[in-house]
Amino acid sequence: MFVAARSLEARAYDALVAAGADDITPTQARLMAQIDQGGTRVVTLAARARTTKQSAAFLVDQLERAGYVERVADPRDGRAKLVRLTARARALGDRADAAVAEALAEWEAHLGATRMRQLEETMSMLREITDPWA
Amino acid sequence: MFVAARSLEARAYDALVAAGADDITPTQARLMAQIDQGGTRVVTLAARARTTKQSAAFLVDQLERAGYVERVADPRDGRAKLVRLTARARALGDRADAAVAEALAEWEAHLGATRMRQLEETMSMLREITDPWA
DNA sequence: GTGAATAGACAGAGCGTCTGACTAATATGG
DNA sequence: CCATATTAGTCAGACGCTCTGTCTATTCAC
Repeated sequence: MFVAARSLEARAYDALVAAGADDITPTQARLMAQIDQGGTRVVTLAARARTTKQSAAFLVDQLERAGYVERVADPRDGRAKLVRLTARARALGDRADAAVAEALAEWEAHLGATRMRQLEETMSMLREITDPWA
Repeated sequence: MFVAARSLEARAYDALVAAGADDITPTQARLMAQIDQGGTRVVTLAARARTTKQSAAFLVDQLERAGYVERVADPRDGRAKLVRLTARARALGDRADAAVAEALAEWEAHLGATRMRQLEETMSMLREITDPWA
């Protein structure tokens, strides 16, 4: 399970590097994947990544400097800023999603459609008892 | 899948901390899990953990200082040393295994015996195409 | 036996994470 | 309405982990 999960993550990351984002680290990519359409606060990113706001802010600093995210003031809270993906980063996200879809297609070819569907169901069930913030 | 794998790892690590090994980091524990009965060379540990020998040696240094492993000369190769678990570390390994078994029992209670068996089979199949060093 | 490969150690650097303390803005209770 | 508590974010310092590069000692192969 570790092997398979890690393999999937590697496929996504390799797609980013292949797309020219060789100045991005796996940790930064993982954080970017947590940013939703419209922007997300640093503290929310930290919670989703199960880390401290300091760590998240540090990574956001780097991503901002590299041009993958931007900080804009939150109109509904004067203290907060929203971290938003730039157009360049959104294009990268599409690349990563495509790489994951490709890998999953290979899984299905190896496992068969029935077993693949069971796998998705089972993982969904497991999430009910293993997701620490569900 | 990430969530479930991470949950399993956390259960094992929490068991170590609960057993009093609060001076051990997750990274160190992960490396220790790669040491077989009779001892393993640093370069082998590095290969299994997919890292450099320098990183592995660094972690072994710390584990040795904390009394979890010891280095003994390899009788079959004068250049090499074998990293071996101490009795204390082996006892910890048993605790971790028990914690994982307990978690898997919970999974089976949630999924049912049939689906749990299928999960094990599927993960075994996935390893065939995702394990980078099989 | 000479050269290539291997096991390990040392030095230096960078990344990522943490704790703790701080400012500014918002929410709450009297 | 104001005092207090809470929350968003930043700054400073430290540690943990990993990497590249270089070195010595030993073994293997021809």
